[in-house]
Amino acid sequence: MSKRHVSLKTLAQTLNVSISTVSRALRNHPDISAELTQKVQELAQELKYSPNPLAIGLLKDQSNTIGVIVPDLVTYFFSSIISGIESVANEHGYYIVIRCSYESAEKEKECLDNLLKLRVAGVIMCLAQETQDYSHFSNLIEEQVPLVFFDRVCRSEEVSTVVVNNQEAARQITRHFFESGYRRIAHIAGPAQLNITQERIQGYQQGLAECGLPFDDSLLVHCDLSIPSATEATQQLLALPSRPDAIFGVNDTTAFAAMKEIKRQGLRIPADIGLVGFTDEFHATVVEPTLTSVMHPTYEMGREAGLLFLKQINPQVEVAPQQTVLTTQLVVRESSVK
Amino acid sequence: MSKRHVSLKTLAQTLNVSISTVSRALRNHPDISAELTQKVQELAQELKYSPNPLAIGLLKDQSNTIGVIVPDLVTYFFSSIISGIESVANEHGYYIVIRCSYESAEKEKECLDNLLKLRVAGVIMCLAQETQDYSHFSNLIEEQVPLVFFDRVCRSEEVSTVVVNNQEAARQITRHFFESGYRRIAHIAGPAQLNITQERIQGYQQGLAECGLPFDDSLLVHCDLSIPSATEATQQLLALPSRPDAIFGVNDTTAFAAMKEIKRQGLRIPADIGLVGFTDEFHATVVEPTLTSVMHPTYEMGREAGLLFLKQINPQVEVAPQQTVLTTQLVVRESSVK
DNA sequence: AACCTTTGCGCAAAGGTTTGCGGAATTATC
DNA sequence: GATAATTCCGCAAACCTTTGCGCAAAGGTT
Repeated sequence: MSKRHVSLKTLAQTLNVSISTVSRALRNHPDISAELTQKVQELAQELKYSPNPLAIGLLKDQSNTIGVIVPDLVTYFFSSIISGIESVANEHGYYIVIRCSYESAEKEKECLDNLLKLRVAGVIMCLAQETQDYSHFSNLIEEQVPLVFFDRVCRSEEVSTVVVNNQEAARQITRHFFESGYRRIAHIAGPAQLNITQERIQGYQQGLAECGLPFDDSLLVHCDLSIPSATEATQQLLALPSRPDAIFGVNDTTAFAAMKEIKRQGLRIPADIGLVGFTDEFHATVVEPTLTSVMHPTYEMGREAGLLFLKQINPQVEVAPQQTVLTTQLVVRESSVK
Repeated sequence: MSKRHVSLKTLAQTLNVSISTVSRALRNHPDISAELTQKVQELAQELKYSPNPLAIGLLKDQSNTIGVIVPDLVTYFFSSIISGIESVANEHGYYIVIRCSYESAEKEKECLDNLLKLRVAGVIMCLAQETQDYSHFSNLIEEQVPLVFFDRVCRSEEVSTVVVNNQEAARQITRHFFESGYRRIAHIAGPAQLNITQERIQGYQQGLAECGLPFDDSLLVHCDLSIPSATEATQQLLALPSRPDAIFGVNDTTAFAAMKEIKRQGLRIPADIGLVGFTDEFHATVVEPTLTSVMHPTYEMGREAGLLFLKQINPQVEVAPQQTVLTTQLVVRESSVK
């Protein structure tokens, strides 16, 4: 096995001074003579000394790691958000420890417990879609452990959050469909309890109302964000006696699954069915027809979550939880213009 | 701020026994009476005691975290590998700390240094495409720090690695093109120094030879795996006096970019140009035409990397570096069959 | 020359955990 | 009833770092 790292003790013994002197010299403490300070720093560099974060963490009872919990590690949406978090963390000397809840409430709780046992400085997370009980966050909130939710949020009076303007985006999509001549506009929504689902449904309904279209609840179906589920939802819509002529998917993955199913049934996009997604990943420009989608600033969402987190980490003043709303932008492509 | 966690000291003071007794009781040490052991364990449970990993790490000079360095956090390829690593790590009580090298050799070195400063137990990584000098791994190798490379590897006599059968896969692709009637088969390869590039080129050339086709080096172009670069490579191929009738992309992203450019130039797939990718992400089934691709077992690659790592972490016997080769499978879809 | 200030460094405690060793109290042995 | 063996627990060191305090030597002031 490898021998231990070089420590202050190593430096101190080599130079025949005390550990505390070495510690001070490295931090340029005025108590230490310039001469000795230089000698210490040179030796430290030569021996590649680096302070042991475990010891520092132990002393201060906090580490320089941020726990990150996502429902899914694989999709572009989350990986690009993680990328944003990582970049901010990196810039500020933090490290991110990632765990995946696999959309399970139970696993989410387990991840949270584990990360806290690891003594992370706090947690940045997106709720699992299963999660309906939010009581496991009470401890964190009471003990003021830094906590940030992104995209799927809860208890936002007590916790800082980053979301996008879901309602407005959904409203724009609906109006865009209307303006393109679509009249029976369906929505494949996410799990009902999620804020993103609710807000997008509201925007959808608002858009319908503004366009003078009735809300037909057979045109509103839910899915669990998985591909099979999205496919099934699409089948359900296409099997309606009075078929929709446009579908708004809760995200791009859902829209891609819908696209696949629509084509499989021999229907044409956008002629027979208009289609719009949400996220605007690269593949939206590759599929045929290219997919109209709402540009979700995922990377920025990650960065913003990281920044909100850092605000809580060293509160100069008592900071109140802060709600950031990022704006999206509708990117119109072929799939929604007849 | 939050007060400190409950420690052995807390338990000891509450029960009026010594810290060492509490420590032993929790680990069921025979020196401690059954009665006291039970009392201690009950209190620990009640107070939700969990041992401080920082203290243990300090004592043993190792942590239960694994450093993971990837060139890119966002693409499916890496995020699904990370998912595999995370699942193995999780199963064995480890946590993964992720850093991104952004394909830069300098950043890669920086990530490595930072992770080592963090006192990770070891590192699982994929080389940045820029990296040509492999000397920064010498320290790790000498000091027997657990190290695993996946996909893009180096120094594989000294370091455990996980790769796929790149050469064979490329050979199969080439033969598949030939059997589908394509004769001028081009290859958009990755950066020349990468093992995956070299191996796939070898397989490509082997396949050509087996089919009795000449190797035309104007049909072999390189890209840096970015979308603009892949687009440019495609343009270069399509502009050749004697245009290729088939393109084998080094990965799916490259193939998608090529598909977009081929369509933009008004050429048809697979009639005018056959196309095959490498990775087989979900979107291969969504694009039109659906993309023939090599199924790369990314999640398994992550899991295998994790397992190789764990083998090194507590070497019962002196373990030699181990090379794992995973097998791929060609998935034929519309893009390569006339 | 006596006193005060400054300079430059070390001691020791704290944080949480593990573990070899020692020691008191109980039980077993003759 | 004395000695030996066992049972059960505490002391203290070690891992590494930071920091308040103390202290000696040097310099400065009257």
